[in-house]
Amino acid sequence: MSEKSAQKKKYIVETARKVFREKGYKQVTMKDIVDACGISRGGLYLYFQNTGEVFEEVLRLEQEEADDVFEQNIPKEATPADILALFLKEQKRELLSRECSLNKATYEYFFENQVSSKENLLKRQFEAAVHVIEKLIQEGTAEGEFYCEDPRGAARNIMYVLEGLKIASQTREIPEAAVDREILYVMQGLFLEE
Amino acid sequence: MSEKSAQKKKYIVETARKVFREKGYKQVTMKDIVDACGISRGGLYLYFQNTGEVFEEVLRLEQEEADDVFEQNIPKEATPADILALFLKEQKRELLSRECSLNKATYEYFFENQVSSKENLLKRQFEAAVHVIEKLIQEGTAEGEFYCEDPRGAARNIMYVLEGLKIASQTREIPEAAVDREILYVMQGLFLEE
Amino acid sequence: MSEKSAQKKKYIVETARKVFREKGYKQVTMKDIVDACGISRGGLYLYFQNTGEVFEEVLRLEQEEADDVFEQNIPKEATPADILALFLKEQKRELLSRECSLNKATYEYFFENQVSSKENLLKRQFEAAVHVIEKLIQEGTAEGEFYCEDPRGAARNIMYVLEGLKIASQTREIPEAAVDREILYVMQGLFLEE
Amino acid sequence: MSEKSAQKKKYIVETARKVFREKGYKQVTMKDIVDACGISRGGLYLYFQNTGEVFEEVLRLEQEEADDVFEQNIPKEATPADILALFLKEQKRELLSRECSLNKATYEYFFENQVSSKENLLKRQFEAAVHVIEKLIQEGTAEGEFYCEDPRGAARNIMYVLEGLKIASQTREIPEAAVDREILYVMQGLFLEE
DNA sequence: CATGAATGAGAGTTCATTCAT
DNA sequence: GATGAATGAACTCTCATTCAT
Repeated sequence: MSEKSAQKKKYIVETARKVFREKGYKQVTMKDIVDACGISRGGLYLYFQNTGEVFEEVLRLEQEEADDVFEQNIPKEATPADILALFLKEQKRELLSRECSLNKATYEYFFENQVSSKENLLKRQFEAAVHVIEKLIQEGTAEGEFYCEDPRGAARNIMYVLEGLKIASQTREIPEAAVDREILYVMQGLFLEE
Repeated sequence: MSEKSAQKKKYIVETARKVFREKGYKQVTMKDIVDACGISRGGLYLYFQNTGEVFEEVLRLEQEEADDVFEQNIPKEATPADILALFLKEQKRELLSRECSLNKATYEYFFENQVSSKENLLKRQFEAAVHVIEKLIQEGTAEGEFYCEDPRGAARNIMYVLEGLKIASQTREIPEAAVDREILYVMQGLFLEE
Repeated sequence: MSEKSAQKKKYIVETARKVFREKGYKQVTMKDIVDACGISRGGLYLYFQNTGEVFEEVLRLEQEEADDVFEQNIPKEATPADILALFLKEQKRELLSRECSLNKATYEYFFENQVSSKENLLKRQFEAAVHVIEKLIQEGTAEGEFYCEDPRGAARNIMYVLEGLKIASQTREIPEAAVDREILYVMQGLFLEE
Repeated sequence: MSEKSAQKKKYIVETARKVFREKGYKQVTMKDIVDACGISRGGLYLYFQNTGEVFEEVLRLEQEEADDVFEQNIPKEATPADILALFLKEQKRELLSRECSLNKATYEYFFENQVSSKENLLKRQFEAAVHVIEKLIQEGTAEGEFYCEDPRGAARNIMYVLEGLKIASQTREIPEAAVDREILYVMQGLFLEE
């Protein structure tokens, strides 16, 4: 029953996601997942050999959903600056939602699993985001909304700042104002740079 | 003999440091430290109750040494830009030395130990660094070496980029060139801003 | 399979009982029970979290059996004096069987676990016995077999003497004759009191 | 320095006594005693090889003091009944002072150390007390204060009741009134028995 | 005599993983 | 497929006991 199997697998992944959000990655045991899912120990092993495999699936799911959500929220008449602002706002929301984001778990997972360059999800996501932002800056510059001589450099700078904010928010208390300040700073760099 | 005790404690901390560098924080057990030190199980418990206590001591040691090293390396006739470059170079070295830096262990430790704002070492270090960089930028601007309208904002931006680079280098392979590129980007922002 | 589980739990309890009889309560470790049962360390923890939980179950089992045994042994045509004598004889047997009674373990358990008044098994057992003896004395007095002005006081006196004998037999060698003598003494108090 | 040695030994015993009162016997470790005494680990081992040896000394000390105290408190003109009442009152005080009596520790000690009949302190104390009470009852009977046909039996009965009360008070909550009731009951047996 | 650092055996506990049903 | 009892390795932590100083 491949159909039923796939559904059960999906159910496990979705349930496990909640667990990873709450407890991070390393902390989570097979038992935690089993308990959360209300299935049998052996049942879980039928689909996944260890927490790592579960988490990889969670990551995949997470990414799919994230892509969907972002694209749906872009208004049609949005300018590049609007879209960038929207993106940064979304990132801010995400990085401040400490307890219910997968950030910590994700970092923990990649600490332990030094995934080789090509397949590294984190890297791919980062580069995809850089690419999108670069395009936005280019468009914005073309339209006169932004001024920027090195769109790629600026895009990368923005992404590293976001990454810095993300890890900061996971390892120490960081006020919302601090995040706003940093976002404002990088956005201003795109306007003022007169 | 408090003298001998202190020496042994220091020996444990220094040996444990190597272990934490290699394996991170969560991975390390009391047994790992015991084995690395070549002492008895009970012997370790004489000095530390758990890996957390050992690691806190390691962090303290690390910080002391870091402060010493940096200050010693500043040439007398260095300009603010020289010093900032030196600082960034040191940071680059540190963040690229994956296997033998404490970064991963430190992040793992603070994932688990949500230290309250005031005493959070990471936060204190971050803010201290921001302060130093801000001063350098102010001096550099006064001396005409830099041009910067928001020294504090620039300093923070630099530090968040560094933090982003740090976590990036721990969770995915990051080429030296990428680090250089980011450092160059932020430095240029201080010069060109014409 | 809850059926199988229940059987295994019972097996553990019955095996552990022997261990507690031999070694008392505090002395017994989880490993002792594991070894005696021939099961795995983890296997025991599946059913009980600590020796205390095992012992509580042992006590429960013990009590059930004790109740059964006593009731079955009362002949139909027995007079109150007969029944009381039977009860005392049973108590005597119990308190003299040092090595194979749970007395020591029970005392040790209640030394450590100051169970609140209401749920205290020892107290409940004591009071139940007092009640039974009181009834017997009342019946015996009504039938002219005994003479007693304070049946409840006499019942309590008997039970405290038994308790004293019990602890005495556990902490020092006590000859059978001494027990007989005490039992005789309290029985005579019920007859002679002319 | 035999003089100094003896003093230190005594100091240890007196300090350890407090520890045993609080924690019982089995619970107490050499470390507990060392800490309470403020001496070195090795220092304790110079005088005692294990907690058992310390406790034996504590018992000896306890007994000496008990004898002294009791004899000093007997008024000159006291009748046998007065003295017996005094003795029972003292026993009552002792057995109700749960937390600060050595009873629990003593029972625990004799659970573990099955001392052979002759040297068993508990037995000797019990028999000494029986003897004293017997004498009192005899005197009291001779003087017409008591009526008792079997002074030895009565004395033993009293002592076993006391023993029963003692263990009861250690293993379950026992109200003062219950003790009074039992004491009254045995005393009345000596008077009324008309 | 006295100290207290050091040892190592052993108790408690958890968890990934297997396997008969 | 699915179950969950069972296993045993591994980890944490404590304590009696020793021994160099």
